Amino acid sequence: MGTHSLDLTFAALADPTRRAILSMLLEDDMAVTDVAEPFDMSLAAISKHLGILAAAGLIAQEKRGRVKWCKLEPDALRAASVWMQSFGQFEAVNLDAFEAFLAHELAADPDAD
Amino acid sequence: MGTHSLDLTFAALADPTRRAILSMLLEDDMAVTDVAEPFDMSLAAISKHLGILAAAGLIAQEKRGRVKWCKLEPDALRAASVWMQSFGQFEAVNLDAFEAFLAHELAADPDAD
DNA sequence: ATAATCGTCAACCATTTGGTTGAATATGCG
DNA sequence: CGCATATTCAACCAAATGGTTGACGATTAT
Repeated sequence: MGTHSLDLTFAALADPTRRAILSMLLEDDMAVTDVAEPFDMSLAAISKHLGILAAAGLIAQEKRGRVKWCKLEPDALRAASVWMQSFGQFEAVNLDAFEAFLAHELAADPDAD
Repeated sequence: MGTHSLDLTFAALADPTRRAILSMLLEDDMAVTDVAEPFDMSLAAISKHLGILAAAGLIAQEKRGRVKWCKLEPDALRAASVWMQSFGQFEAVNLDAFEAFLAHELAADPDAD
């Protein structure tokens, strides 16, 4: 998982409008115009935000007819999540061992934290 | 856990220099000058990066004598992780437990990486 | 006391970011 | 065809970002 894609992912997540868009897309796939509707902002601005989310791999966009549908694409979020879990030391650790450790932790004390 | 602090957290994480600093601090607390040493960048620039990390709550800085020590402060990362969990697709992670695990990994296999 | 070290501050610069507007490009509808 | 709808493009703008350098205050060492 490259440094560059983490740059894009975190930068994309740093904007509240974009996080709100992701939350909206969690409920359903949406057309660009419908994504833009609740925001006090031009359609072009929302289109740019969607482009940034797509470039980061956080959403996918598919054009059907004249409508461009936007859907959540969780892989990039997952990658960022993994980085946060490992603090960038991901390559230094044995992931299988970590997953086993994590499973054990959660099973042993699911209410921890 | 407001929107503003998530802005700061993700924006801070979006820079590879700052993520590298966090990784360094995972191993040990460090003085500002020592944080700066491996980077091809002025001390002032690193000082700014550390200020951004501190403003985001990702690190804490404590001045002892003329040396300012930097230590990891995992709460903000935890908040960002919680936000990601709101997407429902990410396992909850006990960060403290992970740090213990990682310390053990590094102690057992210091040449990894 | 003088000098070296630690770190920040202030001013500056180039680039990026987040927004605007108006024109342009598809696509669908009557 | 002719018009409305969906979306992007291009040019522009203000503000933020990431870096530099040199001066500075505070602390420690000789």
